[in-house]
Amino acid sequence: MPRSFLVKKHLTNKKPDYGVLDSKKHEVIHVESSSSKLKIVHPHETLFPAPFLGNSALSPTLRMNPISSGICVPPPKSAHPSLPMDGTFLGITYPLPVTSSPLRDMQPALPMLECTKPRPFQLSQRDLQDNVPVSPLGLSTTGSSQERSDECFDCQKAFLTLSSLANQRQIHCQWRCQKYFSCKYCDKEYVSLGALKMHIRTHTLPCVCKLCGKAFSRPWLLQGHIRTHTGEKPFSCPHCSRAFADRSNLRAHLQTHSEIKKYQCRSCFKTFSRISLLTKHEEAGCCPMS
DNA sequence: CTGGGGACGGGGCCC
DNA sequence: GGGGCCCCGTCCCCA
Repeated sequence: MPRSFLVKKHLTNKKPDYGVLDSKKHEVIHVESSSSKLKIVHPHETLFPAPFLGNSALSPTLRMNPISSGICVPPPKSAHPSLPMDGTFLGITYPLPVTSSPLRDMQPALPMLECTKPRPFQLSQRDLQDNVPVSPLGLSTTGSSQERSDECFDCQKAFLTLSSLANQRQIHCQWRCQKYFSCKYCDKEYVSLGALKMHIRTHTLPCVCKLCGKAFSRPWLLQGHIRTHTGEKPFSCPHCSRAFADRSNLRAHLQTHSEIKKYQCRSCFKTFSRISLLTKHEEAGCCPMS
């Protein structure tokens, strides 16, 4: 029975019950589906979408308004590339397959959800090749009967005219991308001052361990570090006698009690508790990429 | 080489 | 707005 420990609780008790772990599969789908609404965009990958009906079809205000631009989210430092949002991650088989959603399917035409930096207008390769008209505000004007041409991607509200739809999109853009805050220590930018302040702490490291002098960005990180000095291990495994100082480590340990691990090889179906183990397994040649 | 533990980082959410 | 907490993840080390 697959167990899902990496489940985000929604409006429930904040203290996870690690003893009740067998009925969470549906929540995994929920998390991944939810996360699919956000996409990390590498600055070099972003192209301001081609204006629909040609650039001249837009008002100068609409074309030049910096509000129509967004926030640049730098790529993660992870050694692993960012996970694709369709739930497929190379050879990984998730506990339950993630089905596509209309929102996810629309992502290629959701430039404003991706919140990119301001860029001059230019036609994307896709536009040039396929002649797919896409507005700078995320309006798809494709004429397929299956694809709505008058629906706002954000609120799914239908509009009779493209101009009214453009206005609606701009409202979302103003709300979402009105301003952003840049880190003075690096090139990261954030949509809120609070997020920026939180990030700056990773540079200033204001929490210093009195025992060894090691500095941390947040108090609870320091608390966790202090446990390495005191030996305190408040997170106990309900299945064995082991205890851990770090909740994440307990979570990883709980995987060892599961017969079916979180990550599965799509070739031999062997499961692994960690993605790194699956990666090593694949690199060893079990699942040659074809 | 594999599997697991220890330590830690960072973004997001909630109070 | 700030702090605490959660989730997710990485890196390193060791048996």
